[in-house]
Amino acid sequence: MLCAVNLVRIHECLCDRTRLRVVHLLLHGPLCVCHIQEALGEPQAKVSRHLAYLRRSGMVKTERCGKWMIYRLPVDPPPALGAQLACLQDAAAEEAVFRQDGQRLSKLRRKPGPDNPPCARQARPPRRRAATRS
Amino acid sequence: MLCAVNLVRIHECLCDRTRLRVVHLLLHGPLCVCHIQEALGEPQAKVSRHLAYLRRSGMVKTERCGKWMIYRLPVDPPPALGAQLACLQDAAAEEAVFRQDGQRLSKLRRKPGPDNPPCARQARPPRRRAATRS
DNA sequence: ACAACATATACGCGTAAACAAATGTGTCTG
DNA sequence: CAGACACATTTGTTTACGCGTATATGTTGT
Repeated sequence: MLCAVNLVRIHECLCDRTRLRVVHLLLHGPLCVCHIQEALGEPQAKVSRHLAYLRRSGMVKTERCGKWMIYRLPVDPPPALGAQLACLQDAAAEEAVFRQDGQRLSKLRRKPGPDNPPCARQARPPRRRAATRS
Repeated sequence: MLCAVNLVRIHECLCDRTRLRVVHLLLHGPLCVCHIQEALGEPQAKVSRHLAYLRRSGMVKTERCGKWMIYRLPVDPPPALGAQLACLQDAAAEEAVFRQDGQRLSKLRRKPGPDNPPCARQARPPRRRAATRS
């Protein structure tokens, strides 16, 4: 359950609409749960459950940051996963849902509240592109 | 159920080990059920069920050819699907199962019995590569 | 210690998927 | 038409998934 991400595992992660949207959001960089939740407009428990699924599958990594939990894609994903993420990046441009999610996320990032999760900003470079195919 | 193959649908097709192996075999070109069956070493009913699943999802097309039923990948797949097939092509080189399946298939093709399914040979070019990413 | 926030998990339910075994359907050959 | 072959579908059962609701855990500030 916790080791190498094989092909089947990867597709299991991406075969649910909510998880697909989550992973797509994470392509924009590390995020706390509340941002994911708001960008998707989905109830908290649902998002958390799918995040747990992704974590168990090795698709995402977590790191606590104060009272927030930051989720990120693995920094140096194995080739099979990298290729899938690249595919998702491309495909997201086509389907409207993903564009909307991205826009809602951008708004969240721009709005600096008094008690905002700063974690998403301090972290790793936003990871744009994964391995281009040989 | 029968229209556009969206992302979720594609991943649903590929999130099962058997289906993944089937699709990978079809990357080598159109195949009759018995060849798929033998290359995978899986029982007939199981293979047939998964083929039906793939057909319902629009992932494969069928064509009857005498007493054989030929399964093939769509000739001009939408970009999202094409990208996935390319990913699979690449990833298959890594995991041993796929290599073995391919080898067993090659043997089947070379062995010309007295009553062999000729369909796999007459058909479309074996489709090697799908759309390279922009 | 307590309240408020952020997140995770347990419970119960309905539904879909996967499997094995058996049976059905279509096609060719004699 | 009968039998053999290739394949599909039905049946029954088990297991996994996804959901909403409710509750638990962990963290921060007072």
